[in-house]
Amino acid sequence: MPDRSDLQPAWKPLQLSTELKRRKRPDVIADRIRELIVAQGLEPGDRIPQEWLLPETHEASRGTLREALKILEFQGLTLSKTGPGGGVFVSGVGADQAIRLLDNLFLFQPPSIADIYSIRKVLEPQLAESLAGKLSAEAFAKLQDTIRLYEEEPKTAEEEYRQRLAELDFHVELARHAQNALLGFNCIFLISLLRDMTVCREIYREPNPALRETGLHYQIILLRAIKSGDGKRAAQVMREHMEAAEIYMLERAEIPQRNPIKAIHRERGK
Amino acid sequence: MPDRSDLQPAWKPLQLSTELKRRKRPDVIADRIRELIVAQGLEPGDRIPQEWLLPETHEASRGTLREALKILEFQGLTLSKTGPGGGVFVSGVGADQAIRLLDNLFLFQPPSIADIYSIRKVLEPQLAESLAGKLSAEAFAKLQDTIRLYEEEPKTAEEEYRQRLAELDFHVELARHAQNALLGFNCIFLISLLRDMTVCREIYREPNPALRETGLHYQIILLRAIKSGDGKRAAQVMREHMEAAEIYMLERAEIPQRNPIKAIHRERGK
DNA sequence: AGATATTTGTTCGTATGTATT
DNA sequence: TAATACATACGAACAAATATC
Repeated sequence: MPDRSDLQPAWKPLQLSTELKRRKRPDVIADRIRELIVAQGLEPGDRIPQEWLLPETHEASRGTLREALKILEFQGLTLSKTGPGGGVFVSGVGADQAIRLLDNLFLFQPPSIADIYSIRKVLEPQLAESLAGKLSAEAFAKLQDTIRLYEEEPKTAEEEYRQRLAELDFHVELARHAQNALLGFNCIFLISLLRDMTVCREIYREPNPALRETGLHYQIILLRAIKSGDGKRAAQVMREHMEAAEIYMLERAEIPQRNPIKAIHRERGK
Repeated sequence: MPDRSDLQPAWKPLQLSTELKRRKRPDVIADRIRELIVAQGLEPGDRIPQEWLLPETHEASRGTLREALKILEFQGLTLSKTGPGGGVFVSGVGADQAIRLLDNLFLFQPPSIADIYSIRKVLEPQLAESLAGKLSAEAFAKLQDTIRLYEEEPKTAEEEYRQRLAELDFHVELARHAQNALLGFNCIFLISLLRDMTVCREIYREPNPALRETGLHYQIILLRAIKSGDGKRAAQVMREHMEAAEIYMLERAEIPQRNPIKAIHRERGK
């Protein structure tokens, strides 16, 4: 063991304003850096100046500073790149990333299917309406591709399940193109809740050709309405689609429901 | 139909996720512990068995284990108490806490006032309707108390501002009592966005006796409708309230808007 | 009331790993 | 391959909180 008797006192408790005295140092540093980012108008992709990240700037050790950076990265505000020319960069926060932060929110008091659909019923039509006449050709192509995944009758329960997920993906894809990012985020969040509920997982495994058929039907005329720029009609179609889906889900959910959310081991990397 | 193919993606679909193949040890440990919590059916308030938290259980050092715990705590899933009989406890995640996790989401592409109100206009009435006849006496008392904060005409700009915040608190208080926790969360989230937008902060500072008056008016008849159990009327009143507020905010927001979100230095502690 | 034991929290320095140029 | 710059993990020491005697 090295002799540490000549070492200076581990860290001098630097003066913090009384109000902030109780706050942990990494948190304080993280906030300082975030403040700098906003104040200096840095935007996603910009590199954070090294001076801001120097240990001596904050009178803390490398480890403590690293903690601070970890907080920012966890919040999705920064990302670090290694190697020469690397460093810490400001990063936009993706919807998917943000939703993962909410994984635990409803872990112990999960919303019911009715809860989710009561909101979807009003938001999805609004989304559809707002998209009318605004989708690019590429967006349409992507949506068509998604639909194609469940055009054919499923053979196995697994396939049934995958098709249902693809149906949800259709709605996610729509939401991605929302001008109103807040609306898009909300829709995606609701869908991700549905996806993770085991009740739904079970329901999705059951075959139901009729629903698939009508779902497909709705989505095709929905796309047509959006393409033609008929917002009111798009909203109406989506509303009917949601109502039909809700009725179906509620009927099936009569089956006993167990521990409802499985947001646990979602794959982190790509 | 205009060609919108060059339209900016409303937000980054998923910003170049740097492929994190190798999962970090604290993350792995955090996931293991979370899995244990769910698998063993632990609920908020339960203490996490020490064995799960021992360094040797996970073959890691104390520091690494601490990192794992920090992740869980940051996500709001656990909280720790020091001292004998202390330890790490499972904790429910509060709405406020969850919203803080989303602080950075719209930092660089903030939603507009119109974006927020287009959603509030449909969700708040639904909330009001769902509360009809369901509020306890205590809840009413608390709401009345909040209203009292802006009954009197404000004298200064500061007071004006505080009153506006209290008006928002009124809606938060309503949302807190939602049966549909998801709906409540959504409403609170929207309000917190409003609260943090500097555009709004500026607008809120401007005196507007007429709006205050009508807002007060709406909220009083809203409470009456809720108390009497008249859901339809409550929804209608809320809808009108939202529409009036939106018109006012949009008018005022014509003023140039700058760096819009100030979610930076929010107080962390109680 | 006060000392003590228990349990978690904070920070440090260092050694080693990993990705990029 | 070498150099660069960040990442990960460890172990040690000390601080803070709190129940119990």
